[in-house]
Amino acid sequence: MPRLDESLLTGLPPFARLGRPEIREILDQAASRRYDEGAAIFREGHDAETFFLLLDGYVRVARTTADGDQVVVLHIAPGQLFGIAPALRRDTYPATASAAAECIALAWPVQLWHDFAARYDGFAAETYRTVGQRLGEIQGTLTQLATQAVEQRVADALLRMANQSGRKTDAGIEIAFPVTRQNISEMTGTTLHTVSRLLSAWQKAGIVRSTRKHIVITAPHRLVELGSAGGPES
DNA sequence: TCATTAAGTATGC
DNA sequence: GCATACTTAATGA
Repeated sequence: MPRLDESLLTGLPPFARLGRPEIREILDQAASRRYDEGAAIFREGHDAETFFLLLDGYVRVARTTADGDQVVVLHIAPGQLFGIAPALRRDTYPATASAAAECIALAWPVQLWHDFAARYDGFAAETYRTVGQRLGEIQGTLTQLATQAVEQRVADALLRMANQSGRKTDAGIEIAFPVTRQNISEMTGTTLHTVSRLLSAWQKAGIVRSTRKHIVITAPHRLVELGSAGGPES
């Protein structure tokens, strides 16, 4: 296996305050792993043996409800840590992670997390910060689920994905990983049929353009109007 | 307003 | 050509 380059980590928040030799130490303890689209990375409830840094691709994090429904909690973009159960003081994973697109990730044994937190300046603080941000995001979508109409929730879900993974093209902002209508329904607590109808309507209205597993938002401002910012209510 | 049922078309390995 | 993704209409809570 080729030696990993320090440039992989420089500039990323958890490692921002570290010098080259420290980053070298961290990299030398990492294993790089590849996952095909759809592959499971870890499962809810299993022993958290490893934490990860996503180098390339997108990870979908989901929880399973009592009656077996999947709920997509969030997506992880390149450069982010995930599977950081130790930061939550847990020894099992709180959710299931799978590759939304083909992924490359660095993996470390959990025991090293405490080691890193103790030895490297800013590592713990930065990871707690991202955990806090994610909790805030999850809380936001939860209250949305309870208070907002389906159309607003789907509009916001598209905007969230575009914000995190959006890559600008001439046609508009494209969501950079494959998404099915089923996936979107799992993020918004609705059915794939409703999502399909909404996307069809929005396509006719010129707001989005979608083909299978692929969505481009051609008029983001109009989606914002449909979302929590300015929906039909109030 | 939205889920469900059901029955269809399109797409890609 | 089969499984998967997606569309659409009808019905009813």
